This record gives sequence, C-alpha cells and structure tokens, in this order.
Amino acid sequence: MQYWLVKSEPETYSWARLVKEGRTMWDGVRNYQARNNMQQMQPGDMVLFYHSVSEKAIVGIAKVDKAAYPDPTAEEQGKWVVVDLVPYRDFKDPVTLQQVKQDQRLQDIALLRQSRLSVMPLKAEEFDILLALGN
DNA sequence: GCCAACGTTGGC
DNA sequence: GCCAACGTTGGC
Repeated sequence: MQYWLVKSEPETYSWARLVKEGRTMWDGVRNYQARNNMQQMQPGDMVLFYHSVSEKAIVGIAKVDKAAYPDPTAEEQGKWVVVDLVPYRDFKDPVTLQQVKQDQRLQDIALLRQSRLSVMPLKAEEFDILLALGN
C-alpha cells in the first residue's frame, strides 16, 4: 500500500464533487513527474485530496480504484495516463497549508518542496500525521 | 494582481 | 546542447 497526494483547484474539480459523483477519472495530467507517480498507483492506495489556490487545505481521502490506463482526453495517444479515484473519508478538520508548514515533521513533503507538482508520493509517516491532524 | 518557480519550446 | 523566451502553476 502506498500513499499519495493529489492537488486540484476546487473551482475546477472539488472534493465535494468527487463525493457526490462517487468516482472520477483523474484526467488531464500533463506533467511527466506527476504521470510517473500515477503509473505507480495501485488499487487500494490512499490518496489525500488537496484544494489548491483558493483554499489551500487537504480536505479528504480518496482511494485508487483502478490503476493507470491511457488518458482518453490526451491529444497524443499513449503518452499520458489516468487513474480512477473514489472518495473514502472526509477530513473532519481540513489541514491547511499553514499547518503543514508549521509542523516540523512535514518539512520534507513535496507539497512544500515542489509546489507545482500535482501528483506526489507521501511517506507512511507523513500520511499518518496528516490523517491525525485531519481527524 | 504580482511574482517566483518551474517546465517547455525553439533558435542558434 | 545551450539558453532565452515564454507559458503555467500556485502562494502571497
């Protein structure tokens, strides 16, 4: 089991919408590093859902439901991939970027180190810490 | 709205 | 292969 974090602007695709729809194909990723991360995802992996830009907080946990397959929305077929995500749990208390920055144990996570990466791995310890913060 | 960080493109 | 120009992301 691996742990991940994905980012989305809530105005583009929100956690609430994922909860409502019950499943989504995580498409549109056009960054090699993010794609490489998605290719490592396996069904059952936990995925923290971060709202960027307007909210800047982790708001819930999704699960990988289907491993990487070709992104049908890509112009260049076979170059990019999607995974299917399903909602798993809400964060009772969204964990803000501020909180992450202030936690000494979380200083190495990609969310801080590589602010533009939209799909990133998390260490199990980091996932546990964030889970505890989010209740 | 601005700008830093970063990725991509294209001329040389 | 280098690097300037440009585009995008995302925090502030």
